[in-house]
Amino acid sequence: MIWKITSLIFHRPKQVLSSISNPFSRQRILLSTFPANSPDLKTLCSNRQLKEALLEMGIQGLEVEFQGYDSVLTECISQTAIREGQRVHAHMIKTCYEPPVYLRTRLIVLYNKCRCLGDARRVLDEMPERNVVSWTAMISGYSQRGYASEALHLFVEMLMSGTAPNEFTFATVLTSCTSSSGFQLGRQIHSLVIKTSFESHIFVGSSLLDMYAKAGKICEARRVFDGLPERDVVSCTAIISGYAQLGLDEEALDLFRRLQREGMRSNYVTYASVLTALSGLAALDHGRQVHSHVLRAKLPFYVVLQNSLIDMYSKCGSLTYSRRIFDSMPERTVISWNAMLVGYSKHGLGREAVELFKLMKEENKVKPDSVTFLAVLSGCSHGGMEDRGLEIFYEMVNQKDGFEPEIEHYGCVVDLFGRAGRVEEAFEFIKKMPFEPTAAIWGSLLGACRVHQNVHIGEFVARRLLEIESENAGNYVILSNLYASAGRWDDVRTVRELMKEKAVIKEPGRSWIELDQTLHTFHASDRSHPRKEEVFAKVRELSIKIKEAGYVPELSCVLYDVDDEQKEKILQGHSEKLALAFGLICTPGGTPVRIIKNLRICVDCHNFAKFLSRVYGREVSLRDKNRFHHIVGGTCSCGDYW
DNA sequence: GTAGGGTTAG
Repeated sequence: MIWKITSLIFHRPKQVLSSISNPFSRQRILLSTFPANSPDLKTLCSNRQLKEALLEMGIQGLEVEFQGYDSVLTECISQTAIREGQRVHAHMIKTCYEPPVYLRTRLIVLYNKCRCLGDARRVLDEMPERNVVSWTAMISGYSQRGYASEALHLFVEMLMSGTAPNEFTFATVLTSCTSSSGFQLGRQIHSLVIKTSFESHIFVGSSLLDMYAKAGKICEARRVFDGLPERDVVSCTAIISGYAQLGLDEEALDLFRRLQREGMRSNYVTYASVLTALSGLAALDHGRQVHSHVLRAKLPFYVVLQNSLIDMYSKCGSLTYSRRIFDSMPERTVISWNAMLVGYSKHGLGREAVELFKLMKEENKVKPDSVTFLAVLSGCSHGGMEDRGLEIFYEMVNQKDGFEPEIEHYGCVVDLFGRAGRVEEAFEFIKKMPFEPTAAIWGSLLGACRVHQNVHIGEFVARRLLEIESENAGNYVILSNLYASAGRWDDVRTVRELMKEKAVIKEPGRSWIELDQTLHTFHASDRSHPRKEEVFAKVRELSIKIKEAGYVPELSCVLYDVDDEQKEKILQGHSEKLALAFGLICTPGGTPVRIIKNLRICVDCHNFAKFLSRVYGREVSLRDKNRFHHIVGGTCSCGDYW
């Protein structure tokens, strides 16, 4: 039978093919007679008569049909038209004997784009043969949707099948190596990259350096970056954001400026990354400069960029600007809301946070997530709205918003009780939690015990805390403060001894102030600043002056075994006092002073700033690790609880 | 036909 058709088509192609009106039936007959790429088919297509016959009918053989599928699928991909794509897929199965690899790959791309990863994978699994493009398309699908381990497994499978990865494969698979488990494989992939000489390929290199940066290996990342023979926006942005994401804000800013001088072009991603660094530094002048740059560049609206502007202004202390940007946005993501809520929370504006949260729920366009609740709850805590905070938490527990509280949310509740002086309730709450309390939760309760002078619970909590987190110097400081406030000096001494034995000071304290776009950084007892003598003299002067108004140095903040005079000297060398004094020296009277500290502010420095604001009539805005302290006329917006 | 960087919290 087959040879008869073959023979007929071969000898009388016009008659045979024109007698079949349906083009798909024509193709089916052709294909069932001659499987694609078979030598017979090639012979057939070299038949002049047949070619003419096909051309007359507007069909140039199989490729015409395939090209039809190809263009329809391309259209489906660009429009994310899944329904139409599925229809074409079904049609193709019915009519094509053996769709070529590139058509099946199009299907994989289409299904991935439409988030139908299972369908895409099925297409790949059913392929009689695969090439590097089809493998890479599927790996990319997994990577882009966050299925890192699936992406990595498939990559390994690809290697085992004997298919060699290309630059596309490396660039995509390395983005899945950012988890700690993936990083091990990432290093191995790096050696493959070197073997195939792709390390200096700009896409592969960017992906590689990003992997190292996200693993905290910034030096490795920088090495890859420096080895790139050419740079573009993406590779530059990757290294800048690498620094910024690790909190190396100054390095990020310096590199950004250097690359800019060297002619780097920036886009909205670059700006968003730089703004992250500027938020960390609270460098308002720089931030404003970037903002005006963005405005002048007349970029289209990018949610991500606006979100980082909201964050930058709020972390630089200008909440009004944050809100202005927030209000002007034509569309918002959950991050826009969160950034604004976090801003209110860090500034202690509980009422504003709760109002905004209400608005978010009324608008009902964006679903609150874990961060939203953290921001609202800690906003209530910092803003003195304990009851409202508890209400929101219990609404969460009752699943009113479709979101179950996680351990961090329980931590916020401990904070809420603690702040309200309900230390016993906080303690009971921890005991009944469905989670094992973390060091952060015990730490929060210990802080409450110090402020509300509950030595009884405080001792218990501290003992637990020193068991699970014996190396954290902060815990010893709080416990010692607690004992000191109860006048238990022997215990203060014991804690000090214990601390000497076990505690590690992880991060040295430092404070900084921005004056005319320059950041001035001070470390404790800093002797390196060019104007150190002047600064130290100013601290002594301020100290004498505010003592007249009632300031008493909080010597229990010093855990060194030295005499009181020495202790006072150590206190005077705290970095936030140096930065504050420098601010007073450099700015005219009445100007508000903005200080940033990398750790929590200490009790003595907090007191110092309060007295100073009253005696000198200076507004002090101090951002510490946890929140803003707006200190005016002797009182602080934190209500002395932080 | 397949590819790299980004925003909140911790």
